[in-house]
Amino acid sequence: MLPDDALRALGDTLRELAADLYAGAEIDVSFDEPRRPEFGEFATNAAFALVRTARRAPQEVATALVAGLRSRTPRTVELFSSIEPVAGFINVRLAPPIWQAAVGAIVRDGEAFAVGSHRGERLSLEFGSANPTGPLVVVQGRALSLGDTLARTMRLRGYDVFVEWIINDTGGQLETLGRSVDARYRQLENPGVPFPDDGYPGDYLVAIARKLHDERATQIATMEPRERAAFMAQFARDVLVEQQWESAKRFRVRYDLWQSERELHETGRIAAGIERLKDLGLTYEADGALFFRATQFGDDKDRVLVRADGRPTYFCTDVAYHYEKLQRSDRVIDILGPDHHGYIGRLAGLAAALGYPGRLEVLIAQQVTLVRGGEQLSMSKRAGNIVTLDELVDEAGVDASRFFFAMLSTDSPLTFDLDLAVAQSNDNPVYYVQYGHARIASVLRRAAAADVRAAGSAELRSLQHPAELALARRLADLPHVAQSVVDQLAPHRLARYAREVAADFHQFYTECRILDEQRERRLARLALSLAAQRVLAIVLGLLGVTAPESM
RNA sequence: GCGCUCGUAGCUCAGCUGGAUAGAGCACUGCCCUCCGAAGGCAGGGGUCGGACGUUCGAAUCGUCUCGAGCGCGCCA
Repeated sequence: MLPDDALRALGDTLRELAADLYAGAEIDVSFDEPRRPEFGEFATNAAFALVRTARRAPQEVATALVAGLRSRTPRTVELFSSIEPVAGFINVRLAPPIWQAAVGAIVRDGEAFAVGSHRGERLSLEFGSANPTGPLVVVQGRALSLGDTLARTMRLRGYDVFVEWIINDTGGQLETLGRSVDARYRQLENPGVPFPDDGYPGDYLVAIARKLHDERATQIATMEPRERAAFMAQFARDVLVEQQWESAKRFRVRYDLWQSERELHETGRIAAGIERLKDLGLTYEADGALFFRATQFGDDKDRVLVRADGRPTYFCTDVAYHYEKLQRSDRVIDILGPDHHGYIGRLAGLAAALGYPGRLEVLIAQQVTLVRGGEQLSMSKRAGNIVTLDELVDEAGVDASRFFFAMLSTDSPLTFDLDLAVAQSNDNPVYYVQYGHARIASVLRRAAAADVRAAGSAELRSLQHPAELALARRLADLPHVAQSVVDQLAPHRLARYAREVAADFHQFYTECRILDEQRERRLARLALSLAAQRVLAIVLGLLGVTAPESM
């Protein structure tokens, strides 16, 4: 019997009791972890929900419920080492065999212990999407880290996840890109050629110009100016998208689809989205342009879909692409950059307009500030001194970068301390967790191979020490933590949980000997250590961080 | 002016969709290796949860107002 089963049994009985004692009262019984350990491992506030129908004080109700439990289902009560009514709450503690069974299950099932049943729910996740006009920058790294961790956790919990990236390869920015590259190209021969004021200033375009010169010079020489800029834009777009793709891959992020926006136009899918809004009567024409009645859905003004000159707006692409995603998903999630706050309401309104209210959620990956030597690094796209994701990874590594990005709630602006990220000290949370994993690996290496997975339920019975049970409780929590990450779109909980698992292991390790205990206890503690290692490996895996055997 | 996100310990932040005396890390102080990895553990001080009203048996959490911070408000993308 596992912890969840025991709690479910107790909850069911409490629900029945409530109905019997208080004339058909219907309540939801749920257990959560009290803040203070002396209030038990779990507590339910079920009695509070009954005070009105019962016309009794909460504590009186709680006492009656507990008394009822003892007489009605003594077998269920035996699964608990204590069930106490305190100040209206019912505080419970599971009997050690339940926790011991959880340890056994983790050792036996490994990752399957944390896996959720396949539920056929389709989730669409979009993050990182960038203009193909330059390399990925640090804030996109944060979106990649959060998004990929969410995707991995969702897959673990049994959802059908589709991860997509949209390449904004239409519109004025491509034209600007073309002029920028063209200027760099000309500058190769004549450094005096002026660079456009609105051009993309980074050095990376110089490299692309040089590549063009090496590979396509004769072809370019024959081109008309307009054709030439378009050609260069396309060439640069392809190179930059390829680079972005490589950066994401290096960052251990996996996508199912890189969707070209231009392709959406060319295959008529943008038009389909507009037709949908027209059919719904949510558009009108004014000043030669086609408007969407956004104000009907909470926006402060109606939005243009198609300009007077016939060109669709960026918002128009949003309409069409989200319409497509909404049709094929039960839940659509966008992770956007910090300059997209205004989109939360607009996209929610869009989803409602299209007939899918509440199905589209927007997460904002807040700003990232880099700090080195206590000094803030200035980053400005205009000045061209951006820090790219690749540069960050060069310096801090993928592990530290991904962990740091995932550490805080998406809502929270993040200060990334480069010195801390590379520090091999206990200040560094990544190393703290990885050290836990490596430390366990070291113990397991020293143990006799035959002992490592030898513990059965007989041996596991010796797990009684408070530090052992505390660790077991923490490990058993993994499925709930993973599920809450999905439900609340809160990947940072995994980083937090990883620290807690490591901390509980370190404490157990300090207080309990393992290898030089007699057989039964040795096997049990090895099993507990192995379970902790498995859980750490799973969580680090979800975070995209390696779990080293030694360090 | 409008909108979004936030305001919790000296610093950086959690607080699981209202619950019991508000937590963690860092920093600071003091302890713990004849012993499986001290990159570790233990103990201590430190907070009117920005402020005010309201809803509730019960509010850091919900609502209104207010102060403060960041970001956004193009027929740009």
